[in-house]
Amino acid sequence: MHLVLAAVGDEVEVSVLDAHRAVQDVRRMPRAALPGYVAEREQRAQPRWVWDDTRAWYPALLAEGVRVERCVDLRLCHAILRRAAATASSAIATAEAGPWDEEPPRVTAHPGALFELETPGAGAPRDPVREFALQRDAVDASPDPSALSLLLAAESAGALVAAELTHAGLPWRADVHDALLTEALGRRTPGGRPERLESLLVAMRDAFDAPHLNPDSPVELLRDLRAAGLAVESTRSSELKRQRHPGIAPLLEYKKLSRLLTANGWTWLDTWVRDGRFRPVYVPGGVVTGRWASDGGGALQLPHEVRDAVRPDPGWRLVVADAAQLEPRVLAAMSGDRAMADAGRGEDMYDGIVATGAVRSREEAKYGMLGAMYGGTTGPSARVMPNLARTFPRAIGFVEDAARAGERGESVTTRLGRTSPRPSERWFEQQRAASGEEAGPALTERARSEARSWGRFTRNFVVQGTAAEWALCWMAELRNRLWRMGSGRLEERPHLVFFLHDEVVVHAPQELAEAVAAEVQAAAAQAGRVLFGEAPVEFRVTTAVVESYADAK
DNA sequence: CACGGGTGCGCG
DNA sequence: AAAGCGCGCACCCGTG
Repeated sequence: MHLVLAAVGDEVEVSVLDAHRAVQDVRRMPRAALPGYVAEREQRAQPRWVWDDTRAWYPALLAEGVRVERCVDLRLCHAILRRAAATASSAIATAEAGPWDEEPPRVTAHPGALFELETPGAGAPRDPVREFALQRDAVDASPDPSALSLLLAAESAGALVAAELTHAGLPWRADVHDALLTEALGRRTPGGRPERLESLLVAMRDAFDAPHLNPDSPVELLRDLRAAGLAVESTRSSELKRQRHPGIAPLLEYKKLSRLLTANGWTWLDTWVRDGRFRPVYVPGGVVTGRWASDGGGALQLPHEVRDAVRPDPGWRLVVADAAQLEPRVLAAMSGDRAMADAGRGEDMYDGIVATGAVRSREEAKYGMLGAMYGGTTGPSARVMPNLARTFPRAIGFVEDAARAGERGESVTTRLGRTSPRPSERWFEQQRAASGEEAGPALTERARSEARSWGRFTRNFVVQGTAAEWALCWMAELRNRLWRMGSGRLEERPHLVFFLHDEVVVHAPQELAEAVAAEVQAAAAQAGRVLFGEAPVEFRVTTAVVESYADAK
């Protein structure tokens, strides 16, 4: 059962579709009546709600305590189908760009605001019933409709999860955060640097004999470091670390603390934490590969340093779960590399790779695999590649093929069919120019370099994108399992509060925490089966029940 | 004074 | 200790 929602003036129009996607019934109601209607329909059965944009509909429902099981986010699905190789000849993909291709308005964080994205009069009208039909036509005509259907369902479930994460918020102890900042940075001084930063500044000015040295200005800092006799090309910490000078230690310490202050200091705390919750805005589909991005608050870059401020409510616990070596396992599964799947049989896949004899140490295995998936060409990681290729020919061959396709300017696709963008027109022109008769060596080399660069992107795309699909399936499965573990509103049951590519945090009543950990495991196994069938790859997940996020792993 | 590119660093 | 991929954000700094 599909129920399509459309905003019509102050009212909501609900189109009820039958099994053949024909409109069976249309009804209108005031917006205020929608939560009650949705709750009532959810109670009877779980229809699939079809709407233009989850961000425009779901926060208001959640604010009324209404949770939905399934939806179709037409905006996100449209973006996938428009680019997917499998639907390249569909009406969706071949049409001129239309209202469904418009850049979505930026969501500034006012979580809970009702219909915050409604901008009457902006853009051409969208007809969700028609768009949904076009999308289904595109999927039905594709070579593997079940894969694309799964992708669209997973993407849409992700949109629900993202809204629920913002709604629930990450439990955040401002007092713990404040204490941690004061401990690291010293007391705040009105209008000046915190005490500890100030004393580090004095120390490095003294050591470099540069009384006006300004570490906040890369240009000035570089000039003054050189004047002090240091042969540095930049002010990057990694480069400074290699220098031996008494001023380096305070400078590195200053940079570290300055980063903490500017990125996650008191200003961040005042801006992003309200009523004991950090409510970041997640952006499903925000990354080309299908990973999520975030908008405001830097949720996906939350430093380990401040995670101690993440504490469960009294009587509750955090269940922190991390998919171990997700990307190499995904590569093993999608390439059908039996030897690599076997290496992943144990707790730690890198140890398993060492056991094959292909590499000598866990570190070599780790960096070798990273190099294989990112396209590393130098250093120790590249040195172990021949051995990895011999031991895991299918896995390494798989990413090599993806790289070669990218170098030719072709698209590649993930397991479920998300397709990489093509290089720019400029890129193709450069390649054509370099293959011409009179192309000079400089031009040829630049074109080769650009080709290799795009090849590294497509090489990584297939793995990163498929890992993102696994994570979506994992969360989609998990959110339903968590819902069934309790009763009442979303935030009164075990619920997701954080997501970080291959890691989730669940906030759960203490007595349910261990059961939640088991559901997290079961959901991971289910995600593997959904994506790869009975492929012999185990997706290991580590779980920890903790009272501080900092205590996980 | 606003804006956009570059730098640097946090995360996976 | 490895150097490849994908991001967001704060800040500086040159330009208009």
